[in-house]
Amino acid sequence: MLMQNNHAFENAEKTGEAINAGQSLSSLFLSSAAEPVAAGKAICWEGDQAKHLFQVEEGVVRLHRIIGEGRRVITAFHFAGDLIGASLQNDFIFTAEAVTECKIRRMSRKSFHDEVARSDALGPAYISLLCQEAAAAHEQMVLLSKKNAEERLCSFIVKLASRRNPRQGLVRIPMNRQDIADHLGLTIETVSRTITKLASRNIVIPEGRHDLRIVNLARLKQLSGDADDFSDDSCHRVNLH
Amino acid sequence: MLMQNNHAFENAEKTGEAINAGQSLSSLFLSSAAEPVAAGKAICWEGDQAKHLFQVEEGVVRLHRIIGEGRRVITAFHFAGDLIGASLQNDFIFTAEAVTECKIRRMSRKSFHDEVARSDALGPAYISLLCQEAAAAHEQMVLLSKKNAEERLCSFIVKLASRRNPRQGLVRIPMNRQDIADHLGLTIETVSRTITKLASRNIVIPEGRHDLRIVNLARLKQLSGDADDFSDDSCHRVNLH
DNA sequence: CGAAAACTTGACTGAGGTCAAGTGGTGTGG
DNA sequence: CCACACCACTTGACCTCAGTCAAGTTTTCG
Repeated sequence: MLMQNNHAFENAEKTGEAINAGQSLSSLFLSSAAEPVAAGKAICWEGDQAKHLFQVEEGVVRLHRIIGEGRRVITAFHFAGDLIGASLQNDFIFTAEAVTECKIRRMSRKSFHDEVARSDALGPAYISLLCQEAAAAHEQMVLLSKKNAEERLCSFIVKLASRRNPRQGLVRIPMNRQDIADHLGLTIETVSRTITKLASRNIVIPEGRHDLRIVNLARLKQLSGDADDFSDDSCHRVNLH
Repeated sequence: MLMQNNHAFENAEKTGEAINAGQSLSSLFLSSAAEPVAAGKAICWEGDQAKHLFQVEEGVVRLHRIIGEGRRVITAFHFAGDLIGASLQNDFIFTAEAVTECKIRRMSRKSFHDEVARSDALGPAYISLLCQEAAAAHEQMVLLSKKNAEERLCSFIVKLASRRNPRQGLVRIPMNRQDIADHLGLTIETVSRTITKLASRNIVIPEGRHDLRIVNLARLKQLSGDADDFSDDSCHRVNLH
């Protein structure tokens, strides 16, 4: 399927154009060294001047904001190939931290914009990337606004599963429960309970803390509440008409 | 303050650059006629091919998505001067409807992109607009993820108030309670009750359905939960119950 | 003026949050 | 290799904020 993704958590379906967009922008970062970042370490801080863009060469990164009293919102996760900071103007509006051990490349905002301005291909690629991010943000707003705990978890798992995963049916969950909770607007306990419930219905099987075996992907998609799909309950969309 | 805004619900603080960005893009639409749209009527539909961009010449527009069983999410409101559809690639991912009687200009996506490509100034303006939309989406995710009903309402009112409003202290609320509820991830009853509660504490005074007198803007900002504000409760948080 | 729509208010409910144990896997030092 | 401790996670009991349902009230409009 996809060898490289521009932005974490996009819809699985991408136009060939969009994929190329990410690849061509990523190539700008190849001239800089891949810096190792230990799990849990920050890559940039909310409020700092956004002098650089980053590219995730390897590993998983979380973007978050803290609003008083330790309320943390993880607005996105970024995976290998993704760019961080493309949609910024002046300052970082999020803190980026390594979820796992990472390799990160960086590039100054100025030279990034210079390169984009210089090339005919890069401008549209950049705009395409920003549009994809907007679509992802849109999707997340719907999730946070109207979905219940089960729908949120199922949406999340389906998205993870739609990334290229090594073994069929086994999805890697690189982040811990607290990260998932803060991304889905839930608590750690609710995440835990909901996974347990899905497991008891034999929809997924947890294999250790960081892997999930997907038993019934169709059901998972159905439960993710992205309606307009099979509105009549049972899943015989197959033999209609 | 601002004569024109590019995107609904941005932070009030904008760089001069950003304002110019919106203005220069807006000028592209001047060659097309301003079409009147009656309140409640749709301007474009989710799922349709996004062949046009729109500019709000006059009035207020809501963007929404419906996810099964009549769950509606209003992802944004757009006001005079704002562009609609800038962040789209192929299809509309929202339905746009007039909240009030509107005047709308349109422009084909193709000629919009041609014009942007042709001009040196328009490319950065376009990118700037997309970044502002990203920041707004970010903000909304935080609201939906971590704020309670009162904080949501206060955030909403503060944003409305930060737009240029004719009379000092009197904020126009063009949309109805259901629209507010669907934008803030609440129900109509909770919106109503929360406004009543703010009124009883003499923070705002409702003047009819569509106007609010702001009695205590500082308190309103404080209650909007965007922390990092005055964490030491200087503002007599103490002797209220 | 009457009817319908928009909004408010009240009583009750429930999904998910909070608080508090309990469990299990992992890493470290002996 | 085990013992211990620690941390991430799970589970249970209880609570609360906002949702639901049902009147009631006000505004709008034909």
